Amino acid sequence: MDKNLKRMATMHRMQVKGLELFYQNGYYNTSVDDILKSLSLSKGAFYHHFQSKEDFFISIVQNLIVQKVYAMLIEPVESHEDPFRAIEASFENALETAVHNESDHGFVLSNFMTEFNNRNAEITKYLRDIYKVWEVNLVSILQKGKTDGIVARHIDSEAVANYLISSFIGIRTLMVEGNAKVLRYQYIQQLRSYFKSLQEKAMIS
Amino acid sequence: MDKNLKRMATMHRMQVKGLELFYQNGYYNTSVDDILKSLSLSKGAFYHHFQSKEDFFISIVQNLIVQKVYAMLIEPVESHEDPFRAIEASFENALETAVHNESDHGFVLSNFMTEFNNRNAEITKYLRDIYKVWEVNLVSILQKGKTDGIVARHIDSEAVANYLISSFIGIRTLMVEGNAKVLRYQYIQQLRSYFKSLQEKAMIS
DNA sequence: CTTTTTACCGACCAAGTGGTCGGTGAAAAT
DNA sequence: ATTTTCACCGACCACTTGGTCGGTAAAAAG
Repeated sequence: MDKNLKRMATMHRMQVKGLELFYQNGYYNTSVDDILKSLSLSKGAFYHHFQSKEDFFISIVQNLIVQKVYAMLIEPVESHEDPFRAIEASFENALETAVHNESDHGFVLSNFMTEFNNRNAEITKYLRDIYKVWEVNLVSILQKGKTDGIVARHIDSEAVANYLISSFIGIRTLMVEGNAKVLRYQYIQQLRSYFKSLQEKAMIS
Repeated sequence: MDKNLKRMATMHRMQVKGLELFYQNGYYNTSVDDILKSLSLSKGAFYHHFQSKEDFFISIVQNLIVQKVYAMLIEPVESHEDPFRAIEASFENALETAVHNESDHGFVLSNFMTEFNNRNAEITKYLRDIYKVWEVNLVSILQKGKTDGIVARHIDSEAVANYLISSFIGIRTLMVEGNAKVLRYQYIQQLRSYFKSLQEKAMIS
């Protein structure tokens, strides 16, 4: 069974490096050879493990990106009491990695979504599915917030979820042009202001 | 002078088609030949008018994108009285074109920014400059709103401007995966809610 | 010990890529 | 009427792309 272990290890190395380079340079602008060269592996190794570049990318989405999105954007939000604080904390945390120029995976998602839109329907489908999970998770925690009397009952949870995701993707895009630290600070500040408009007002009626 | 006219006409045709294809397929994923084929022009024509693919793209940015951003996102906002309504109207309008699957140019900007980030510093610079104009314009209309007693004095106009741009870019990215009409409606709804939290409260003190 | 399996190698291929360059013909300048 | 200019042509070039395929060596199975 030693062979199977080696197989897995090599595949994993390829996937990790692949994600790194795809994220940095884009999918279409990163060649299979680029990845192979930086790992000192050969074409033969690549096509022995993966059917095609596309198949390879899909395996990255399903093995790496899904996991990270869950770990950073889904699970931390579920556990919390106050939905506003929970969301704020997870966004702040995700943007912290952005400041250090790492690839937070909410942004990875939006990057690839943009790149594959109108170009590769199958990959787009996989990416959309992950998004959907994020969105559904936000909706359900907002709904819970309503029953707990924290979130105003009249708000449209789906609309809020989409607005939150939008602003996150957007600020992340802006951050690539530099100034990430300031943008993150300003963003969280405005996020709080927005949340205020969604709060159940304990005083009224 | 007939010749000069012809020159301009051909260059313009190339630029318009170039923007269309670059927007659809991405810059790196669109070949010069693709553009030429769909215009029934030759390589010779292209390199007679433009020094390189990069030079060509920069001419598109400066001739087409700048103009559209001004026309859609800058000028309409300046003329208005109430900054909130002004911004809302311009965003709503820009998103309307998105619903019809056309390329609103705020989004074009963010698309290209993402694609060229870390790949082409010069083009990134040109794109960033246009962004900056949009941002500065939003800031100045917000500041004016403060003196007019519409916008709350304590808000950080720059932070608000960036938050607005973020959410716009983000919703625009989400719209590509379909459902554009619903997303637009939800977005405007949440934008209003956010604006409420920025309003000067005439009642208090 | 022999055979089979399999992870990995690297030369090779067809189909592009951005870019060059010597032309051509019609309009403009002389 | 002649020359010059110039918009446009298309064969060509070096290079890169994703992908193939016959091979090798070492581990696993027999």
